[in-house]
Amino acid sequence: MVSREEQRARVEVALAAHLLDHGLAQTSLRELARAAAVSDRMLLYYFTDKAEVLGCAAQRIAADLAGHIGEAVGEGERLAPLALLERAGALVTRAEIRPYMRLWVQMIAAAGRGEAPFPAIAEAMLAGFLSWVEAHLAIDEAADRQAVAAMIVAAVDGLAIIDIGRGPDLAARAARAISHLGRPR
Amino acid sequence: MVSREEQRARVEVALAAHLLDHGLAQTSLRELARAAAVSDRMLLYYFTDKAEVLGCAAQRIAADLAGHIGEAVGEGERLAPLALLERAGALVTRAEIRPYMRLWVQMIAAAGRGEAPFPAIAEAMLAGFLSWVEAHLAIDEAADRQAVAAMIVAAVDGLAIIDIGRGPDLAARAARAISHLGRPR
DNA sequence: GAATCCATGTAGCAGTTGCTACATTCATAT
DNA sequence: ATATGAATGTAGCAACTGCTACATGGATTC
Repeated sequence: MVSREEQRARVEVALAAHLLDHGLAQTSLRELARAAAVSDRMLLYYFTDKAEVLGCAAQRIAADLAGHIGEAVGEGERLAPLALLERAGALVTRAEIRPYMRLWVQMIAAAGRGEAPFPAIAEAMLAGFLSWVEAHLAIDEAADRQAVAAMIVAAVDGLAIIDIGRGPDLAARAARAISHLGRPR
Repeated sequence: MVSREEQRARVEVALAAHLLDHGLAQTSLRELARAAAVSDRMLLYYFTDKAEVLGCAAQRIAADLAGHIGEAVGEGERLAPLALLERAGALVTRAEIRPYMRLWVQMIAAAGRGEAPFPAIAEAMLAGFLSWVEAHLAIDEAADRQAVAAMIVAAVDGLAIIDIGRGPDLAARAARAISHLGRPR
């Protein structure tokens, strides 16, 4: 026998991997249980209900993603908007990050449909993205900084939409085209 | 009695309105039928299956959206990347367009999950967006133009994600911050 | 007026869903 | 050794899903 806490942790890891692989497509309790190699009965013993199952897995995923993103820009370093956007765009189109972004779009959509527990998760993750960008943005006026940060987050999130709809190649080329944005003509 | 074709058309209109209002959240046949004020039995008489129901409604929605977008930039007019992005951003954050963009994110996510009929619909809609932007982009080299167009589409689509996660205010402010992007410092 | 066919209603089936009641095993504490 | 409680298994319920079989209305055609 293994303690409930240990199992919870192991299951969370397995579910996080499964979600990154398959998205939110196959997320019935029975399918999640199979992915975690436990019975569906046990899933609801480790967690109180399906929302908590998904919530914990999503939280772990968010932490992993935050870890990856944290390495991207040196601490305390601040960049001009387009430079930061370029950096972020290059980051999220990397092969290791792409699955996170694909999943992120599905989570936001689920949040838009009011599907528990995603509204809360999406809000927290988006807040994390926004504050990370704000912290690396060389803009003095706070209101401007927030708005520009939101635009930068929007742009890199949009790359995930291109990725889903047209594949990683165009998304990567679009990310590299960020430097063209500023050029007149 | 009313002809099947007439009913189909009427139902499509009602369903389009329902989808714009409620997103892809309540889309069981019974709920769609109620929204269209017919019996679920009849829905499957007018259309062959659920995928066709949603497909036809989505197609109508796409056409409406294309109509709205068409008015945004004068025919033949071509703009620099940031200028076009600014125009597009202002457009998609307008109150009448916002529901379309919210729904669009949900459709792309459904496509990412392989949920029929959305992969095909999403691909077609995205292709439409991309070619519209390309057609108004003042860039000579075709490869560059395509990549920059993808980046612009990504940016405005991302605004819909901000809208879903944080509400229309921040999304609108982000859109207005596009002009800040180019400024150094 | 009989035949035919399109439009609509009723009822329900088989599969999947989240979740639960109940039984059982196993480890530890006394 | 026995009691207690935690961990796991079995079976199944009630709701909802997409879809269908079957019956009936009502108009049109001959």
